[in-house]
Amino acid sequence: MHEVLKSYFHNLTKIEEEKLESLSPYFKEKKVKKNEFLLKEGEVCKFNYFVISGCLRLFSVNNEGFENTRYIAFEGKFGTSFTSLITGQPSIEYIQALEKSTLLYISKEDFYFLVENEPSVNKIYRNILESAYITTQRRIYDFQGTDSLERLRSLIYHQPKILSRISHKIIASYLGITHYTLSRLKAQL
Amino acid sequence: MHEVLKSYFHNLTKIEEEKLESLSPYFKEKKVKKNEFLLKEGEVCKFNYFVISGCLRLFSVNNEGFENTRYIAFEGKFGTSFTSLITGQPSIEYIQALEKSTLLYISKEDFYFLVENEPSVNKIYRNILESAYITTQRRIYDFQGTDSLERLRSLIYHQPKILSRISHKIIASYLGITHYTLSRLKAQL
DNA sequence: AGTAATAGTTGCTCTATATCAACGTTTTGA
DNA sequence: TCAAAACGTTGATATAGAGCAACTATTACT
Repeated sequence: MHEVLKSYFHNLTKIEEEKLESLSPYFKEKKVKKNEFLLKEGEVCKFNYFVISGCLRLFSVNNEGFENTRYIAFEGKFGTSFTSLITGQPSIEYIQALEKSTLLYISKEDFYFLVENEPSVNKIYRNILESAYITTQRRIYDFQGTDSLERLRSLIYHQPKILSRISHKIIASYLGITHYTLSRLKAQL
Repeated sequence: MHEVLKSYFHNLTKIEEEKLESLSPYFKEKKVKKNEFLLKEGEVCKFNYFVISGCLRLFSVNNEGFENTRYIAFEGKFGTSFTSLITGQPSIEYIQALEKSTLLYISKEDFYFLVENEPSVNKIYRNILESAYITTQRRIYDFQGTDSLERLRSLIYHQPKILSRISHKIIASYLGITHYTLSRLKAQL
């Protein structure tokens, strides 16, 4: 099993090397180019991706053709459209590599089979969902209660990596503001 | 076991009556008055609540003293500050009954013991987290990409109950707008 | 390496929503 | 049951951020 995924497991659950190796065949490797899409709006999501290197972005396009970024998965994180994966409905969001990336992917069927039958994977899925819960709770309060400058500060505090790696256009779409406004806010930091 | 909780289990997982009855002692009943608090900011959350009748609201107060409502749990739903429950950190949010309510509550320790050791409770927790994921994904896209009127329409579409039961002040705090604006938007519906 | 495309900046103007004030309506609790 | 408090409405005004245009800087493609 790939080292990055191995240490992900070890950080979250007690698991023996043998067991880990038995899970390995479920994950296949895929290399993608910068800007390549892994899922488009309207398609049903069939895979869960784990980022070995590079990063994935989850975003949707609203009625006015405006992109909204919901989540960015850096190396060592799972990233997929869980809403489509869980419900089996067509996705309202896109998955796109923002950099040349190396990924592992596991099919939806295999993943949920392991969630049901492998305590370690159950634990990991639980952790993914719990982490998402905590992050999005803060994100909702940020949208409700604070202005753009505070949201930008909060982003820099919680994910310092984002600003240096991701284009301002995409950061703006994550914060829910235009890139014009982001450009002006940076001057006030 | 209380009928409302029983049917909650039956809807989400296969479970025998005997097993259900063995889980029953973990849940205790509590009656609360309208506006009563079950958790305040700064306290560590120690219980998971299930609403038999009435409803609970989860909200926080920002720097300017403004209330922001994140979630409202009606009858037949679990509601608690999972962020505090999971992390063990003091809560940034309050839990308050919006109506005279009857609740079941289970301690954090018992709940996570059952999550680990009772497949049916594991399944239920997974469903709670997955549902929260799906709801908050939509909520984030709503905040990023759509104006207040559309957010109000989206709320009415997805939770028609809310408008008739909950004060406009609180609905405004859920939508991230002032009650003045909500009052004006209603005229445009 | 050189040119086209994309990303970022900044001034000007516009708009949605906040804020404040004043007032009518409903709810609540002694 | 009735007064006080909380809730809801509406006009006038203020403001954060959007939208547009024109420009510069950076990136990427053959």
